[in-house]
Amino acid sequence: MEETNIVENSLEKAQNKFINYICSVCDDFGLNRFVAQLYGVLYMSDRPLSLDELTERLEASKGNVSINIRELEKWGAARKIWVKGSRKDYYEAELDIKKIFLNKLKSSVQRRLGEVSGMLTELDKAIQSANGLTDEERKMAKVCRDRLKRIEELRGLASTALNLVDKIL
Amino acid sequence: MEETNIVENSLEKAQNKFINYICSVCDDFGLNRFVAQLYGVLYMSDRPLSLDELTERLEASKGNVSINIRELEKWGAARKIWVKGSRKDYYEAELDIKKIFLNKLKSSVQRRLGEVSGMLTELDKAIQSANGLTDEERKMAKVCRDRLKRIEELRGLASTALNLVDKIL
DNA sequence: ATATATGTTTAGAACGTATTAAACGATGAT
DNA sequence: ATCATCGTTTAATACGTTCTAAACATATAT
Repeated sequence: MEETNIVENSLEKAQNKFINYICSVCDDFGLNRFVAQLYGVLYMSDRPLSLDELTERLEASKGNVSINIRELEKWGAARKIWVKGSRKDYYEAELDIKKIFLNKLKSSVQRRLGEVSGMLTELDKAIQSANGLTDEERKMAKVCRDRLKRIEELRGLASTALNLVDKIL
Repeated sequence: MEETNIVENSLEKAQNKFINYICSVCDDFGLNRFVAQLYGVLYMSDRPLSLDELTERLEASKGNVSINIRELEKWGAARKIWVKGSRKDYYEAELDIKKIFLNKLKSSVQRRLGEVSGMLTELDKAIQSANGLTDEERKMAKVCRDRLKRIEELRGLASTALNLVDKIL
């Protein structure tokens, strides 16, 4: 009895340490702390867990778990599992962390880089529709355009780099 | 007069749009919004800007600029420039965005992955020093260990991937 | 030495996000 | 049909972060 309690505690302690770890990783990338905790618990579990179990394990409210587990699903970091004979929802972690990470990176990068070309054409329009520019203003406009162009050029680079990494891993 | 004002406005509008853009990119990665704005202004400027100029352009307090410009320096996203005949500090943006991004990614990933091995040995110690485990507990311990091991294995992958991307870009 | 120009630090206010408790809705069991 | 079980939504609150204004420190010019 005594013995097993000690072990259970140190296991849970190890898990908690890991959950903290995931939290700091997520903090590095500005992701929600509670989402990280959820993932930590799921990642360390040997079986899918229900919303109730997660609520209890993390001592959080049902609502909080409900909202944030969906966030995890959005990233493909957890999935809903049907368990025979229970009408609860169960969740399990995606264990392939690099897959999650790359997906997130890909979608963010692609989306954001896609937005640049719109800004470029808008800027061009603004420049062309204006006449009587001083030299100073003309120079400013040119600089703005060049800087945006720089970013647009990243798009190709980014997608090849990401695809390459994808293949290697 | 009229004309130039219109142009100045649309240029500034284009710049502002870009600044917003940088903000959302930074939000994606959980970085401070004001830091992003600073970078946006510097990136779009054709010359280094002083703390005063930044304060004025962004209508923010001196203190805020002071603190957050150092944050930019930390990431290697801006550098202090000495301007002949002025005792102000001037700052200019690092224009190579992929460089900034990769640096940040590298240091975060390396640091965090380095932390895992410590957790592993700690867990091993906890398991070994405990006796009289039930089968259930033994299984749990094993799962924890395997999951941590998985992450440790990412370290090699990550560094090769990052180095590769480095070379390609 | 004094005044001026500049950057930094700090304590508190303003703000936004995360979290909860409770109401709600939906589904299946009795 | 009624009740019990789950998950979701919502309105209010707690919490942490960011931002400011003012005091401070430092260096330079007069």
